[in-house]
Amino acid sequence: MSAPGTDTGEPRAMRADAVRNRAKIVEAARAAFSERGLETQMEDVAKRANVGVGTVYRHFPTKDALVQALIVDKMERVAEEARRALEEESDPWEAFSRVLWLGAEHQLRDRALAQVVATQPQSTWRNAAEKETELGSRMAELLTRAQKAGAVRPDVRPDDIPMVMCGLGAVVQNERSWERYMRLVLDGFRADASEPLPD
Amino acid sequence: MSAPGTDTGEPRAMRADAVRNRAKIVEAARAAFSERGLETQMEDVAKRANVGVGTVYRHFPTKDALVQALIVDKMERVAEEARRALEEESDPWEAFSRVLWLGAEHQLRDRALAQVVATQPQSTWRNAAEKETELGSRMAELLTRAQKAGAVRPDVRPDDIPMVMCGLGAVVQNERSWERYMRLVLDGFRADASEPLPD
DNA sequence: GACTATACGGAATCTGGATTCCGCTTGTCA
DNA sequence: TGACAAGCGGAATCCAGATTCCGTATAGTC
Repeated sequence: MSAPGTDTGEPRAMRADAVRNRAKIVEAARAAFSERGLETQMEDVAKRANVGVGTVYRHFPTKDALVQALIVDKMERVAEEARRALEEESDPWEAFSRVLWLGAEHQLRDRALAQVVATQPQSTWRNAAEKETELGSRMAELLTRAQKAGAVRPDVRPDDIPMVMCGLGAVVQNERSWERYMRLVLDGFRADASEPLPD
Repeated sequence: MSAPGTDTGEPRAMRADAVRNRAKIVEAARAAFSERGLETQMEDVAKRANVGVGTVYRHFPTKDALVQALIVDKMERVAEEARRALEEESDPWEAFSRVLWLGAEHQLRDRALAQVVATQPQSTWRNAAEKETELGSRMAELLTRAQKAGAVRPDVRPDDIPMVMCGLGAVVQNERSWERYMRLVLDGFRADASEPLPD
C-alpha cells in the first residue's frame, strides 16, 4: 500500500501530516469496507478517520480508486500466503486446499472483498495474477502439484479457482454455512468424476 | 402472475386497457430485466412497453415490487419443473440433477434472477419454498430420493441447494464456464467424501 | 519568525434514478 | 350518447451519495 512520497520516489515527498492522514484513511477504510461492504460511504470513511471528506478525496480520487487499493492490498496478502504454501508445505493437497481456505476466510472477514470477487472476479483476479503479485501462477503451481500427486482430478483448470471463489463470494455474504460450500467444492475437485468437466 | 381484476376476484375488475397494459409491462419488464439485470430503469421498462412511467407505477408501486413479481413468477416455474421431475423421472439422480441444471439455465437467461439469487438467496428461496409453490419440499424430496438411491452423499442437506444456487448466481454472471461450476458442485454432491460436511 | 506550497474541512454542488403529481384520455355503464 | 371513474403520459420533484471548491490552517524552509 505504498503511496507517492511514502517511499523514496521522485515526486516531492508528502508532508508529514499528509502521510499520517493517509494511513488513518486507509485504516478507516479497511475497517469500514470490511464491515459494511461497498455500501460504505465516503463520509463514513472520513468520519472514522477523523478527517474531512475532502482529505479522503485528495488521497484517493474516487471511491472506486479507494476500494481498488484495498482490494489490491488484500490480494497481495493472499498471494503471499500462496507463496508461503508453495515453499513450506509438504503435502500438495494440504498446501492447495489451505490457500483456498485462507482465501475464503479473507472473504468472510471482508464484506467488500466478497462483493467485489463475486461481482468482478475476472478483473480482480487478473490484477492480482498479472502484476508483481504472482497469485495466478502460484495457484496454478499449487494446483498442478496437487494433480500430480493424484489428489485433484486432472480436468480441473487454473481458471476454475477464481470461478469457485467467485461463487464463494456470494455464498459468504448470505449463507451461514459457507464452510459446507467450501467442503463441497473441494470434494468436487477431488472426486474421481463420472465424466470429465465440460469445455 | 395474476393481477387484481384479471381473475374473478372481488375488487371491481380492471378496465380492459389496464389489463392490456399490465400485460405489456410485465412482458417488457421480463425482457428488460432478463437482459440488463437489476440496473434496468423503470423508464426502460416503460419505453419497451410503449407506456408512460406513471402507468408502470400504477401497476407496481415500486421497482422492487416489480422485480419481486418477476422473481416469484420464475420460481413458480422452477417449482413446476420440480413437480414434474418428481413424478415423471425414474432415476433419482437424473431427476435431482436435472432440476438443478434447469435452475441454472434460468439464471443464465435471466440476469436479474441471477443477481437476486446471488444477493438474497434466503428470502428468494423462502418465498418460493413456503407459499403455494412447494419448491422447498419438492427439492428436499428429490434430494432424499437421490440419497436413498445412494447417488448423493448422505450428509448433503436441503439447505445446501439454495446455497449452491446462490454461488451459481455469481458465477453465471461473470464466468464463461458456469457449466464447469455446476459439474464440480454436482460431483461434490456425489463424492464419497473423506470427511462428512461440517455443521 | 515569516513565507509559501501543501493540506485540510466540510458546506455546496451535481447526478442518476426512483417516485410523485396532475391535467388530459378513454373505457364503461345507464 | 353523456357522465364520470379509472387510467394514462411524462414533466417535475425528491433523494441519496459522490465529488468539487475554496477559505483556512500548518509543515517545511530560510
